[in-house]
Amino acid sequence: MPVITLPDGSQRTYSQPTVTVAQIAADIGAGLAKATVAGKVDGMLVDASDPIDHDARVQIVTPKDEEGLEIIRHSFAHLVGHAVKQLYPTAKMVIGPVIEDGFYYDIAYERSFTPDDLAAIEARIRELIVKDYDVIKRMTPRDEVVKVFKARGEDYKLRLIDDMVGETQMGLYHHEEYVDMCRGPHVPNTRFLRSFKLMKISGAYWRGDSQNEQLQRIYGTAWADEKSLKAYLTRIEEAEKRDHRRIGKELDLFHFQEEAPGAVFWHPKGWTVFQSLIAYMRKYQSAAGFQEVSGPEVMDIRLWQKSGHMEKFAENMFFTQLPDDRKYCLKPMNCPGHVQIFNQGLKSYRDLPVRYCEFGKVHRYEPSGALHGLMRVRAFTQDDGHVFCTQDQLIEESISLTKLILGIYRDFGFDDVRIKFSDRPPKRVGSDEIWDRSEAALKQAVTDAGLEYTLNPGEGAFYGPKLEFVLRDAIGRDWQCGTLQVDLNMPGRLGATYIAEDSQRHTPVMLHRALFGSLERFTGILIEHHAGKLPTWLAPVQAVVMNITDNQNNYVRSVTETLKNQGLRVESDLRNEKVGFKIREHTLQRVPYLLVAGDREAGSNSLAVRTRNGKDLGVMTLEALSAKLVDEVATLGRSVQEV
RNA sequence: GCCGGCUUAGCACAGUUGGUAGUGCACCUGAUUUGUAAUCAGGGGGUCGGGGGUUCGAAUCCCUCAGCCGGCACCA
Repeated sequence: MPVITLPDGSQRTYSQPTVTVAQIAADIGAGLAKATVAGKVDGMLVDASDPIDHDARVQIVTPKDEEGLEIIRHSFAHLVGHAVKQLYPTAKMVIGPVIEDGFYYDIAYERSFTPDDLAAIEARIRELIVKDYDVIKRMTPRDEVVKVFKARGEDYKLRLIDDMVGETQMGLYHHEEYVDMCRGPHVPNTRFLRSFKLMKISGAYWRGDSQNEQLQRIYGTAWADEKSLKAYLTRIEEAEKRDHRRIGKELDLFHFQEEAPGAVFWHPKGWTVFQSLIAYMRKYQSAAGFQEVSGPEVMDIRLWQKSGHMEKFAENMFFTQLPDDRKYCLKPMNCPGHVQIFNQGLKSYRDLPVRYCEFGKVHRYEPSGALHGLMRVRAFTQDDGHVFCTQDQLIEESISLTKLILGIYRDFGFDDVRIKFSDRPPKRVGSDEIWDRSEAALKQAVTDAGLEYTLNPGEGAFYGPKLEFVLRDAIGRDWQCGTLQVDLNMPGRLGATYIAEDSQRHTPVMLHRALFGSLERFTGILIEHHAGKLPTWLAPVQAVVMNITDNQNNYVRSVTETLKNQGLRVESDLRNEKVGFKIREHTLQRVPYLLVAGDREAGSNSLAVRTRNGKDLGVMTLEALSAKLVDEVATLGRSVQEV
């Protein structure tokens, strides 16, 4: 005789031994009963049809709840199964989980699915869901489940069952003739399944391991209603418009071509942005006590053997082939070079910490399928730095570097930064004792700095553990940028020493750090974050001065000259075009300020000012405008509202 | 690297059972001297990603290589 407590505190007592969520909902009201997707019993999600045999707190889950939506998505995965097995009976279903915004189903089939197949599957699903059939759940004993899937040739389901040691029964969900195994819960009826779209097909490895066979994955998105689905599809379209590859082309920032896969050709405008970032960083890290250096791009393989790169990183490296028998490597990292610089001359403990930094261009042979615009390339520039210090200085240096990194992100408007702690990877150099020490030190530093982090097991660099700084952009995507690594291996391998108080040689500790990470990637992130409307201090062209007629040509030229002399990036547009045409073009080019000079302005040493967002700032004197722009650039735009 | 798709003028794209390539924008020339998101008219431009094959004939079909796109795997 269960007593059911509802979220509002009210209680219902049932006289029968068990009751279901569906019955409880029906008792409350017909409307709620109709909307019931599942339930939560003492905080645990259950099917609407699951019997409750004890006193419990019960909550009804509807499509309006986050959990309800997830259940809808999960059930849609089963619908993929239902449709696929009808259309392609020999297909073997693997797993069909919920993911962000939707679901997927991995399937093994004798041939590849085509876009036509995808359309056919979607059409079949639409036919199935409007039947409003009941989804029937049956808890089934293990040996019977095995029998069911054996009979249906579902080899992968059988393999999954093999992994479920100790389970004596499984939930089987019957969708008419189709049967799927799942922990659930699922919708009680397909009437909840309406708003969806199959998005794409792709390959995916069995158990996520590239050593295993490849399955076919069907991705779909699903929502509680049509409006949410539409909103999602619109959101995707908007994100595509922000794509840095597209904007890079539109704004003439950079390009790629076949002869240099994964390497950027920076155009003048893109390089201006890139250089602005470097200029910013030079100032910032010089204030933090870093000295800029520059190491060779190509060095003898012997150095890379000593450093451990040949052993642990060779598959990511470029090599030279030359007539003189010597083999060289293009540097994939800057650290060995910095150690060579440190090694010149004798260092005293009084010299430490030594902080070197470099805008070092590194080459890494990335798998072809990984390349992606500026975000993943084979040649990139790191704002790299290495600190050589004593054991005693390690924690303090790490803390100040952490603060440095977070401060920089704030300047760029990235406030949502997560930290991941990556510990020893399987492929590494150095003893476990050294790894124990370096991991403990890095952990202490991040804790002392008062920061939260999540653990990222086994993802450290081959020479030491690392912190990874992940920032979230305007449309909610995460990007790994900065990193801080403690290295007790490399200095010793490459013979770095200093003379300590005891007048003996000691091996320094080395910290690796990058703030933007890859300048190429960071530029890409900025482009997408701002949808091409880079803040004025970064914009390749900060203002365009345009005439109305030839009459103002000289005035326009002199205004441009004046602003340029203030260090601003300004162009004249004297083309024989209507002003509306020019406004349109430069707006599309995301130029922050559009300055129009007609006879009225020319006569009063002023300009009509308009922003790229279509905001009319009215007529300003040249002097006032110049001061405004100079201030905006100097303060990195923090004093200004959106331009 | 793996699975699938794509590659036609500077850019965005058409090109329907194989019959020797089109549109818009951009570009060039001329006219127009223009007040806040596209002035008008004329003109030039493509060995249809590379290579090979089938065919009387290939942008269209087949093979192969490369690059790109979406995932997977890998990662700054």
